[in-house]
Amino acid sequence: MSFDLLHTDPSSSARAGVLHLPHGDVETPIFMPVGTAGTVKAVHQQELKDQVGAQIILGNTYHLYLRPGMQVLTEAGGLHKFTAWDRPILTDSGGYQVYSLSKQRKIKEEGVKFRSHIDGSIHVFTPENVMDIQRQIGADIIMAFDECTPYPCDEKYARRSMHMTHRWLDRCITRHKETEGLYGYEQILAPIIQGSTYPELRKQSAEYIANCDMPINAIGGLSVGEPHEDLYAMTNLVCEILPKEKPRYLMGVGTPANILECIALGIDMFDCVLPTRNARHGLLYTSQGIVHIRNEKWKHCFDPIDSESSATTSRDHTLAYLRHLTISGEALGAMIASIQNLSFFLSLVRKARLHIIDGTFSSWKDSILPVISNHR
RNA sequence: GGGGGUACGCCGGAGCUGGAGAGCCGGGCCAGACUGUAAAUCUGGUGUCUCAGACUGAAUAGGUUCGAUUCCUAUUACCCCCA
Repeated sequence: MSFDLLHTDPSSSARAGVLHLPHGDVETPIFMPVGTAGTVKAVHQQELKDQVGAQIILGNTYHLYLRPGMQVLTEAGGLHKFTAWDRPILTDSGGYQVYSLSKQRKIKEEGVKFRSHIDGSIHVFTPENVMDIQRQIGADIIMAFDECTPYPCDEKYARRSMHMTHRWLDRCITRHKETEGLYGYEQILAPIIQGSTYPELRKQSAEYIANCDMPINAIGGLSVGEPHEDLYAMTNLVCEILPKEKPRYLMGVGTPANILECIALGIDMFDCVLPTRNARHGLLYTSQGIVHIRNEKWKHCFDPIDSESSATTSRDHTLAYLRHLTISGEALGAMIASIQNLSFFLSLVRKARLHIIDGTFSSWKDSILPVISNHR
């Protein structure tokens, strides 16, 4: 595994690079579709490659551990083989579920006890067994076990939680070093910065994570409801501390505008459920702006979903048809909409990369932001 | 042709067998939310108006009554049974 930083934008901190992973190269900046339970919801692997142009996708430790479970995944030979996805995968550690399933869990220094949302059974996740589980899943990039703190979060809690996440990180690193990939390739471990929206904590955490000298550094605990100014301020602050020669991964972000702004601040990797979830709920991101596809105004609109899309389904099908499918609750509606949104996100970062390389990133960003952020 | 039954919101169902409905449950429709996915989910609206309020409203027209969606009469529509 290695990272080549190819270009740096002269008018911002944006960068373009290539991340070399066991299952292939990833051109950065990149957006990674989220495939929590071994599927990017409503999008087939073939479409992810051919229509969307996905280079790397996510999986989730907590969800895959509960279902189908480690026995099935190891019998299958890991998540790549199980899902027949031969490009890179990154698995989240379950740290986000510490936040999103907070009603079902109890945090202790040792780890987190979860009550399964599926059958109510009890499961304990520790930094050590989360590493072991991620070894069994076999992703190219595995995440340290952390606590994603909520927003708002008082300073005292945020500080204690951050320090615990740091101690958990040390345990993750130890376990990661003691073990090795089960399927014949290396897996890299990414540590996660926390510290909520407190600059001092973010600074401390960024320094701690930078000192660990891991090949990828991640920023967590953002995009949990804080104002955009806080997201940008924290991202900017930690990017100035993190080493330039290593990829920076901003977890859980975000909207197209968030992504472009954070690319400008020096972020290389993003993931977010927004394109897929919003697609299933009828919100489309297109080159011409945002579309609420259920809205009556599209009932008789026979324009293409997105004439500039890389996806044939978006160029061949009309808004009126997609509206009909969505309102009728047809599965194909979710599929076409998800492909549209993911294609848009992937195309957005691809264009950002080209503009970073030819030195026109900032002006390009400022010119398209109003178009893609407004309603069509 | 004869007998019986039922009619209220965009649709279906429930409830009221004289005592305050713009009003119960579903669905549809309209709009909004969603950021390392307990999410093909959730929230709100859905008679009219000059909209912090007011008005009209239980198939249609009458009647009884202090008071009618509820009881009576006629008409209309639909459903069932018999010819």
